[in-house]
This record gives sequence, C-alpha cells and structure tokens, in this order.
Amino acid sequence: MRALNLTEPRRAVLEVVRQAHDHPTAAEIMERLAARGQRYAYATIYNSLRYLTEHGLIRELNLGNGISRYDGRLESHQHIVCVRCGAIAETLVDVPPEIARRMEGETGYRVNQVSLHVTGLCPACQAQESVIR
Amino acid sequence: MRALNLTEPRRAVLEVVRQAHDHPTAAEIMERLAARGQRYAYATIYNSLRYLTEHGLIRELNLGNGISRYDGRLESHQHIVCVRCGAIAETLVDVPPEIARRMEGETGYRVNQVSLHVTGLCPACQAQESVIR
DNA sequence: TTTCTTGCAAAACATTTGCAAATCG
DNA sequence: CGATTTGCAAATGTTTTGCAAGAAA
Repeated sequence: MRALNLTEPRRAVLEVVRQAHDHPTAAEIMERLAARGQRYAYATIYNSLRYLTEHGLIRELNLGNGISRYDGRLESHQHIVCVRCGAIAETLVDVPPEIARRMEGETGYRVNQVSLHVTGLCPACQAQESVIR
Repeated sequence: MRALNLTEPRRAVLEVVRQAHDHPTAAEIMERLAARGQRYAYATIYNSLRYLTEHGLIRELNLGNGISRYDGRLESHQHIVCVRCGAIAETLVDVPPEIARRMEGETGYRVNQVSLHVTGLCPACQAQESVIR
C-alpha cells in the first residue's frame, strides 16, 4: 500500500488539477474531465482527490465557505480570498516557524500544518467599492 | 438599521454561544436551546447567528471541515484542531501584522482578516499513537 | 481468490430559501 | 401601515456511503 497506484481516473484528475491555474472544486474538475470526454462518477472523483491528497500529490484547500478546492502547486504558499467576488490570489508570504513552536508550547499539541486564512478585497472590487459610495 | 435589535431568539443564541466553552455548531446551539425549553426553527438559528456575527457580537469559525462553529470570545486568539479526534484548543499566539502588509503588497488586495488554520495532534491522541506503534 | 477500484443511486449533512404569519414601531 | 422577524417545509449543494460489478495482483 506504499507504492503509488495511479489508475486512469486518478491520473486524469491529477492532470486537470495540475493544469488548472484557478483552484477548481470537485464539481469543476468533473466538468473539465467531461469536456475532454472522460466521464467519471462523483464517487470516483472524490476518491481520487482523497487519494491524491493523502499521497501528497495535490493540496486540498478549505477557504472558508465549506467547499473544497484543489491545488496542484505544492511549494509552500498561501491564499487570499476576496470577500466580495470570491477571487483567489496566491502569495508567497508565509508563516514564521516559531509560531508553530509557540503554539505547541501553549497547547501541548504537536503541530502538523499551519496555514493562513486571509480574506480581503481584490483590486477589481476595491475599484467598484469606491464607485458605489 | 444601525441600532442593535436583540430579539428573543437572538439573545438566546448569544447567551448559549457565550456560555459555551467548546465552539458549538448551529445544530449544537439548537440542541442546547431546546434543552432549556427554547425551540427555534433552523432558519431562526442561522439568521440569528448571521446577525450576531455581522454585528460583531460573536465570531464564526471555519475550522476546515465545512461546518461553521461559533465563538463568544472576541479577543484575538487562534485555534488548533486535532486531525484525529477534532478537539479544538485555543492559543493566544497571533499573526504578526507585517504579514498582512506584505500580502497586500504582493497581491494588490486590501486585507480584511488574517487567521491561522492550524492542525495537529492533541496530547491525548499523541499518547494513543505511541501505544499503537 | 483476495484486494483494490469503479459506478451508480441514494443518503447524509449543513445551510439557504420561499412564503405566509406574526410582531414591532 | 411598512419593515422586520419568525416558523415551517422544501430545496440546494457538497460530500459520503452501500453495494454490486470489474480489474488487478
């Protein structure tokens, strides 16, 4: 169970996630596969996404609204979501490692993963805001 | 629409959230109200929670699994969730403010809110892990 | 054969919505 | 009255599950 078993649907899902530069949801991934003529059941899409996530080939993002999005970029980076239109931007700004260490000291937990959950207004929505008022 | 209109269900929801020291979900809040003899429709619970959140009386937490939890503590603090049992701990460790500024510079967004999304293993689950292997 | 994987449909679950009735100012 | 709020039930949307069939080891 250690070796990577990239079945056809898993490989297809992986390709779609890697090629996307937005951060597609499971439903969007299914659509894009369908557009290529590859039709899989929801169960298969979700199974593949879990498999790929657990094997570290993709990242699952939970950006606040309860819908999982998937990211093929593995280098450490963070996301910022526009509260108005939902646009997602990426940034290389990262969390200093001593934060995890201090949290461990305070709580007794062993920290696994630290990610930032940032919301704001994207440039386009900032422009609109100033028009409105 | 500026003044605070704390109707009976809103006040009741607020009390439950403030008294809780876990971070209850909407369903848990409804149960606890029912246990006190106060029965409200889901719509009312959710409306009240949104109202209280928008008016800054409580915080809505999205700790990764898509279920909203609510917190009556308003002082800035962060949460860490156990990946194994879901236990939530609080910590005062916070995100340095220059992180938000650097993100703004990188993305052009105007940052609203930065919160940490930390996962790990709670002390109890750490103990069990070492027993298992 | 045993194990893993897929497909389908149904189920589960959290949350939202439409609309009528009640309440408040 | 006019605006807001509540209750109920149904709808929505995402994700999971049960189970049978298929593929792989």
